[in-house]
Amino acid sequence: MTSVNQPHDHHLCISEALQEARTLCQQKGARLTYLREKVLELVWQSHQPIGAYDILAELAKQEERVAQPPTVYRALDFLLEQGLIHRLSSLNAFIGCPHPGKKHNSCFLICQNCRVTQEIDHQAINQSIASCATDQGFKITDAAIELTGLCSICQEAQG
Amino acid sequence: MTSVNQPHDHHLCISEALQEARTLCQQKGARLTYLREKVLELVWQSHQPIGAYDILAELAKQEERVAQPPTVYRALDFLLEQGLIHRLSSLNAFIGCPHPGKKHNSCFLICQNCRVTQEIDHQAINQSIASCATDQGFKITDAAIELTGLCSICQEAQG
DNA sequence: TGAAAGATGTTATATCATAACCGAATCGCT
DNA sequence: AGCGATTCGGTTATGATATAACATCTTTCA
Repeated sequence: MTSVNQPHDHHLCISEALQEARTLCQQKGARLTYLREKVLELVWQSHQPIGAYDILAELAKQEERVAQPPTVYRALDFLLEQGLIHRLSSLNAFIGCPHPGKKHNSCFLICQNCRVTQEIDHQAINQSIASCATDQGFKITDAAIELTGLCSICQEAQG
Repeated sequence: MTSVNQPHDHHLCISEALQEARTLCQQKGARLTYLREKVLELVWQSHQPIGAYDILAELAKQEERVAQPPTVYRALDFLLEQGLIHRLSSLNAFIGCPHPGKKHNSCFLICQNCRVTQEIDHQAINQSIASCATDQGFKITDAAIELTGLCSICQEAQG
C-alpha cells in the first residue's frame, strides 16, 4: 500500500472505506444509516483528521436539514464503536481507519505542516508497549500513540 | 524509586518537586512567581492528572483573589515550557514531571480506576518509536504516548 | 399490528481554552 | 534612585469541544 502522503486516487480510498464499512456493519448487524455513512464519508474526505464541528459545517453545506452537534457526535460514537474511525486526542479530531475489522494497534504519525496523518501498526512498538505494561504490572485497555512532526514530503519542501 | 501507586510520603514528592523547580528556574533565569509555584504545587497535590478548572477551583479556595481561566492557563503554559509539568491530551489534564531538567521521553500509564498516572521513560519504546519514524522518513517533534488501563493495585482490588 | 428498541431532532448547558486589552510588578540600565 | 522596557497577571469576552435530557420518529420483530 502506498503511503497516504503520496499522490493517489483518493476517490478509491473513500469508496473502499465505505464499502468495507457496509460489509462490516452488515456482518455485525450494526445499522450504518444514511447519516452515519455520510459522516464516515466526510471523515474520509482526506487523510487529514477532521473535527466534529468541521463535519457539522460540511453537513450544513451538503444537506437540507442543519444538524446539531449531538447528531454528529452520535454518528462519530457509532463509527468509533464499530472501529471505522479513530479519535486523535491530541487534535480533538477524527480520522478514518484504513483497516477496520482487523484487530490492530495504532500509532499515528501526524504531520504538523500538511496535517496528513498516517496510521501504522508497528510490531516493535506494540511489543515494547506490551513489555512496558508487563514490567509495571499494568493492564492496558486503550493506547493513544500520537507522534507529531514532519512527514517526509514536508521535510523536503522545507529542507 | 518506588512507584507512585504505592503508599509513600507524598509531602516529600511535593517539596522535592518545588525545590527542583526553584533550582531549575533559577538556572535558566525563568521567573517562578508566587502564582506559578502555587499552580505547580496544586498540580503536585497528587499523582493524578488535574484539569485546569480544578486548579482554578483550588485556587479559589486557597487564595483571597478569585483567579480567572487565563491566569491558570498562563501559569500552566509557563510550567509546560519549563518542562515542569506535562499535559495529557487524552484527559485534558496536567501532571507534574518527576524528573524535570533531564532530557527524556515520556510514556504515561493512566489507571482508569484510581486515576494515578505513572510516567515512564522506557528505552524499548523510545527505540521502537524512533525506528518507526525512521522507516517512514518522519521527523518527530512531539510524542504523546498515553496508555490507559488498570494499575497493578486496582487489578488486585477488582480481582 | 403494536410494543420495544434504536436513531435522530432539539434545546440547553457543561467543559476546556484563548483573544485582546490594561494596569501592576519587575528588570536592566544609567 | 529614576526611567524605559519587558514581563506578569487581572479582566472581560468569546471561541471550541462535548454532552445531558427529553421529544419524536423509525425500525425491528414477536
